[in-house]
Amino acid sequence: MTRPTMADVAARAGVSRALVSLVMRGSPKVSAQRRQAVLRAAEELGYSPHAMARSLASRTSTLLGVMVSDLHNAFFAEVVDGLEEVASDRGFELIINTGGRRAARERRAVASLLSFRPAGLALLGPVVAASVIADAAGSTPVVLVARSCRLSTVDSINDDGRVGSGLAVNHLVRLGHSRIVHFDGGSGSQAAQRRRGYVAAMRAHGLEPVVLHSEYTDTAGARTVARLLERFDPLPTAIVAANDVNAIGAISALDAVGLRVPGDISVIGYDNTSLSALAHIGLTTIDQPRHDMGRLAAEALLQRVRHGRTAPVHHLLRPTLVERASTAAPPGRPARGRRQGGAG
Amino acid sequence: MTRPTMADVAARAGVSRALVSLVMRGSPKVSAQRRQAVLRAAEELGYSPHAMARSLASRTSTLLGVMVSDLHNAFFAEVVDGLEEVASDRGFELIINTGGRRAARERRAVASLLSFRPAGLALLGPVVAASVIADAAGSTPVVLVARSCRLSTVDSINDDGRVGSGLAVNHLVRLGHSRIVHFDGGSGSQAAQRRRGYVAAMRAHGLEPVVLHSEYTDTAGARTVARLLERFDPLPTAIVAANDVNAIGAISALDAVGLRVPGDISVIGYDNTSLSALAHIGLTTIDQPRHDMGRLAAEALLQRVRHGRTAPVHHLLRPTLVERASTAAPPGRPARGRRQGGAG
DNA sequence: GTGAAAGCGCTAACAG
DNA sequence: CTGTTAGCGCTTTCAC
Repeated sequence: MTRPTMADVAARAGVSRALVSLVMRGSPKVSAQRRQAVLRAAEELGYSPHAMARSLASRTSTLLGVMVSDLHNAFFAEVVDGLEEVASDRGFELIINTGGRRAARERRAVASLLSFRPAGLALLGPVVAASVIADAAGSTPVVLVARSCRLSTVDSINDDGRVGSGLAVNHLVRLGHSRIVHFDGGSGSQAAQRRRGYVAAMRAHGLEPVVLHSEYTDTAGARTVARLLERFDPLPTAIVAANDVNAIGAISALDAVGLRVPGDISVIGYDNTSLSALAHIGLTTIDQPRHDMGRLAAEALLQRVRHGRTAPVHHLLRPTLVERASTAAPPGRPARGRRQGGAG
Repeated sequence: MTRPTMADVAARAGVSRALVSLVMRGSPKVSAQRRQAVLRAAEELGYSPHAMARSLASRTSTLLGVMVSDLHNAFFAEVVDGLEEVASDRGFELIINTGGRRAARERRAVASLLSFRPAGLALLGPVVAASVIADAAGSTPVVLVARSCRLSTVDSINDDGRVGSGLAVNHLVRLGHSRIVHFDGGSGSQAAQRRRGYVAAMRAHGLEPVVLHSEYTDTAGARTVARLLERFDPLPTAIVAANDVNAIGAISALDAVGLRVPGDISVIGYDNTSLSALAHIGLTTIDQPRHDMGRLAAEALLQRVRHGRTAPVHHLLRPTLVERASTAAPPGRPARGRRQGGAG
């Protein structure tokens, strides 16, 4: 159960401990012969350097702390995936925590990560006060994902919700729509930006924005459709939904009253969850580059660690439109050649 | 950027370093007065113990290594969530890796985790050879999740796919079905067990099992329905699908030819993904206790670490049936009181 | 190139 | 209860 140490390897190879250390770190100043001997001894003993001892002695760390507000959430899981990819690529490991979107727990989680003196710290969707973030940034590089906070000492990676909604509107306008409504995400995260993006894009096209209050759930999407049916005549020809599940709820409610998507009304989601890719659903939606966000977060950290960057970077990523089968030209108007609609 | 050490705290509080150490570890043999003084000094300096140094000196670890075959997968993300919950509850942190289902990468990932000398190691859905697992188990407690491997030195947590399919069949039989077919998951993970469970349960009821080859995708579900329509007359009254997405594909294909679910045919999924809970879909399905699997994995590790357990434990968890709207009595036969069907 | 010595920040006996 | 003395396993000068 107790693993061999450097001394064991040195003894076995008949060299000093320092030599073993040099070999383990791949130093060029070791004769090929001795290097072989050391490597063989290590191999035979099943030796591998003790990362913590190394870290303590060298005053460096290969640990990146990650505080995830909610791992359960597919969004963050993918961000972590991206983080992990570049981290492991560069020889770093992730030490992960969750904060459950509660400030007190997040504070403890951050403190716990900091106790390992990580090389950097990524905070994914944190809700803690900016002061806590600033504090942490005092002892290690910090990058924020899905949380903006323009402290001069921390980096941040966000996607641009305004751009995303704008893409949705532009796509619909290009298809020939003009009566386009937005089901918003209420007070949910990013909802305000998506709403603003929608309004701005509509105005830019000289169209009248209509925002219906909704939420990030399928039942809310369905309820909002009910309100739509009650109050609007003529009905709009397109809906920019709060997110994918909201869109699914809307589509099923439309379906229930005999309105076809996209034949009678086009619907566009947001998030490009795995849900939207199901052939049965074929939801046109806006994709956030989650994986890239994770990669960029890791890179931001590593730049500070390895290249000593000190000026903050704030990435605002462009979401992209993923066109599937839930959008088409409005009824009575021929499609302008981009696609035919019709579920897969 | 360089954080205060124990010596700084000791100096500031006017005591010895040893005393600070005792206070930090919550030893009872310190006068309340001095404890206060130390705590205050620590607070003022923003001191918190260096976890790695502590670990090195005490020859103990508060790190649990986790090798995830694929974080992208919602199944594992939830298992990690469960692990994290009990780990952080007991003062442990998770250090996470992914292996991408490739043996070579997984081997490196495991080695990297081991270099931190974690208190335990959880392998989620690993594909590495048993020898690698046995090796790892030689230096730290190991628990396997979603991978059985009856080494006498490692624990394992799996769900019982046979039981799950059995639950599905029993549920349908109870509703009055007798022509029940299974769309299987081909060579996918767990598919064989689910198939066996289906066959065994059918036989137990004196019914003829019919397995149609399929896959864990929605398009495969739809294709398999097409085959069903071609070859079976009369049609079966119920389908035990390979998993949730397969079920969704099947339902949409049935829908396309005018067959109602559950009016004409009942469909039951497997996995209870967030998908199935959408009101629009309302899929009756089998739930695997993913979160509990994570909790149990962490607990298995901690039992070995803290209570010195040495005999292996192998948990085989019972999945449960989640009844929603995609199953009902077969056509022409009154429901036997359990539920009415009809989408939410 | 190579070995000896001095820590990294902390814990763990052990005497006072 | 408190301070002293050794390390944990490794890296890092710094002479040889």
